[in-house]
Amino acid sequence: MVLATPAHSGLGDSLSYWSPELLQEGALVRVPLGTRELLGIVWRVRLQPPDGLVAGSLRPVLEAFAALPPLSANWRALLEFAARYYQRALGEVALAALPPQLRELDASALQRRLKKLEGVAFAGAGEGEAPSWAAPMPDLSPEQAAVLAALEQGTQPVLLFGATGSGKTEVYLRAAQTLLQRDPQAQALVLVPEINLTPQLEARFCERFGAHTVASLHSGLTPAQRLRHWLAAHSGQARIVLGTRMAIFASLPRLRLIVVDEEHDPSYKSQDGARYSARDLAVYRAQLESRTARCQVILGSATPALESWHAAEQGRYQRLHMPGRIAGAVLPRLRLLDLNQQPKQCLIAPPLLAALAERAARGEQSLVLLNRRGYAPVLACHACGWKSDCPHCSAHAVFHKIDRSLRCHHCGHASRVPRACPECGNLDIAPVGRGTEQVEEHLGELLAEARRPDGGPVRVARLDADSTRAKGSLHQRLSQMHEGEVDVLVGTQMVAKGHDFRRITLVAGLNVDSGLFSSDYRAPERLFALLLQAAGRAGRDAAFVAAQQAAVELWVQTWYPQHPLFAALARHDYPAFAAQQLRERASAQMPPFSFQALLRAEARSQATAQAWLQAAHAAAQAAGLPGLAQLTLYPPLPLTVQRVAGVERAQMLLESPSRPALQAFLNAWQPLLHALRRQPAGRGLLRWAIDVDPVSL
DNA sequence: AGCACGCCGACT
DNA sequence: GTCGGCGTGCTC
Repeated sequence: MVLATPAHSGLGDSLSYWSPELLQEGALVRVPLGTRELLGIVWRVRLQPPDGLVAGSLRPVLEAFAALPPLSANWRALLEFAARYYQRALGEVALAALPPQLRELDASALQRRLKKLEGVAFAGAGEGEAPSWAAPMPDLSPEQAAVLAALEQGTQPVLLFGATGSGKTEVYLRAAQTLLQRDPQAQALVLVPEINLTPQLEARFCERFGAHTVASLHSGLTPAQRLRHWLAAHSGQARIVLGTRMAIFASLPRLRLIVVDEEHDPSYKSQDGARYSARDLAVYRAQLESRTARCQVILGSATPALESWHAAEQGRYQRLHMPGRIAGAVLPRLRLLDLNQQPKQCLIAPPLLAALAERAARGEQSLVLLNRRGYAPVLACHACGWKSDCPHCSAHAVFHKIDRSLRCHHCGHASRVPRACPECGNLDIAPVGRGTEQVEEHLGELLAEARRPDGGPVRVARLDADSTRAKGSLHQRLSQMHEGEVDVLVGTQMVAKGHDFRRITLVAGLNVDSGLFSSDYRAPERLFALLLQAAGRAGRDAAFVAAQQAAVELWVQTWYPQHPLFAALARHDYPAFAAQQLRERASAQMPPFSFQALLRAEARSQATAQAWLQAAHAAAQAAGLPGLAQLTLYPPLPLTVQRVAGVERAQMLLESPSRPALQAFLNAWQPLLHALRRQPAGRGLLRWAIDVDPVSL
């Protein structure tokens, strides 16, 4: 029996119970544990109690959820793999994969839910209309048709390398459609990186397949919805399941297709609890399912993760290419703005400003990208050097002018902006640096003289986590954009993702240089992906562009216009960029040419955290753990933001050219780490965790 | 992790 | 005399 017992509880991965009747493996049950009653999953049925336990001493299973079909062997194998690979307790991972409400219901309450569910549509506000295979479908481009034909043949994971606007979504829809028509019970799973992207995808799938066929799984659902959609997937009623990374663990008894859209997106890597990669698990899951029946996995991106690209180069993935945008839509031309040639301290260089005004005057829209929320990243006193630091974190509190607050983006701590410098009383405290609020404000002022075609003033709006906090406000912003009520949209990377604007002809990236020289070796990859994805928002409507005779452009402000990243970006040449990055990674023996894991520690003091990591290292060496010979353990280091909410954080990087060696080592290390916590070295340690295949160091 | 038991300080 | 602080220990 597998229960939600944390690894450090001193209990093994599974506990044994006694049942008078024969249970099915994968069945859900309620069992006693101590004084509590917990939801459990029957993992193995035995006729004899395991070693060390006596039949008479076992506590009984309280009840079985007989109305629910058991979780499949493939599902259980997936969770076993995920728990082992990401170094977490099986019970924790498996139970976290179930809808939380299931834990609160008893068998009869669940049965009532199941009754209610029959014949109900789950996605959106669908009417439960008949399957609409006959719904009008767009014609396929030759590229799309070729990809779909290739998909029929392949047995490997497919990397669908398609330019933004090349019509990848239509490929997913057709692939799902072919599958669903051929096999009346088959199910497809479609993953998207962000919850914001689910509604529009859901709309497209519902339109094609009918709402009663489509279920979604993400953290934005209410507990009741989440249970309903999960049950729909588990029972096979839902043929298509859409969701964020958590949906990779959905129970899908007839899973035959998995799509991971924007597969390069770091959101697929979980950053809390079990730090799994939904993309990597998708590949594993498809392989697992294929043991019983063909299950295809498609990873789609215009800028694949270097790991995926490398796998395709090696022939482990089949690469399918869709280079062209559909219906003649054009790719934007790169315009580099050399900040060395521009007035000092300018937020938006004059030529860019002029270009924005020009577009607005012609009734075209622009997108301005700046990856910093708030008005300014920090307030500073010019007299004494005081800075608006967060009292609980080793980070600046960000100045938000709208409500005159200082807010820490790490711990959420907020305070009023002081009237004068708290250190020296000087009244001259000023914002340093710039955020989206400031860009929005300045653009409003700078474009005050500019006019739209109807003679009205140019309208600037902002789209970031702050402006979309209220429910429905994101949707509102997006529809304002669609209606043409906004001429210039300023925002964080949120604006770059997926939204299908029709009238954008200019995209500008303001503050991109940090991505060129970051200590994080993945920064260039992320920057390239972000800029290309943002550029993809422009020129999507060929007819509009032609009618306007518009020049579709991506402007980038930089101090380093000679940087090779821009040369590849100018040609929209991801393969060249990837090749160059992979050469660097290979020569430095970095992923994907090596495999990494992090041991993270949190404590009240940095010294305690680091001492524990050091002790963990020493314990591994003393025990002579397997794989150690093929491993490099780097010295403990504080995290970039070393203190968050009063907690000091440190980490130790592990690297190996061999994934099996790294895995063998981690598996042997984990019990040592649990034990170490009880010892003097573990005193004062708040938490620790292993992050396998970390995406940010 | 929960949730008990358990043994010492300020309240009715 | 009780309520409740969180230290230690157990859960098939």
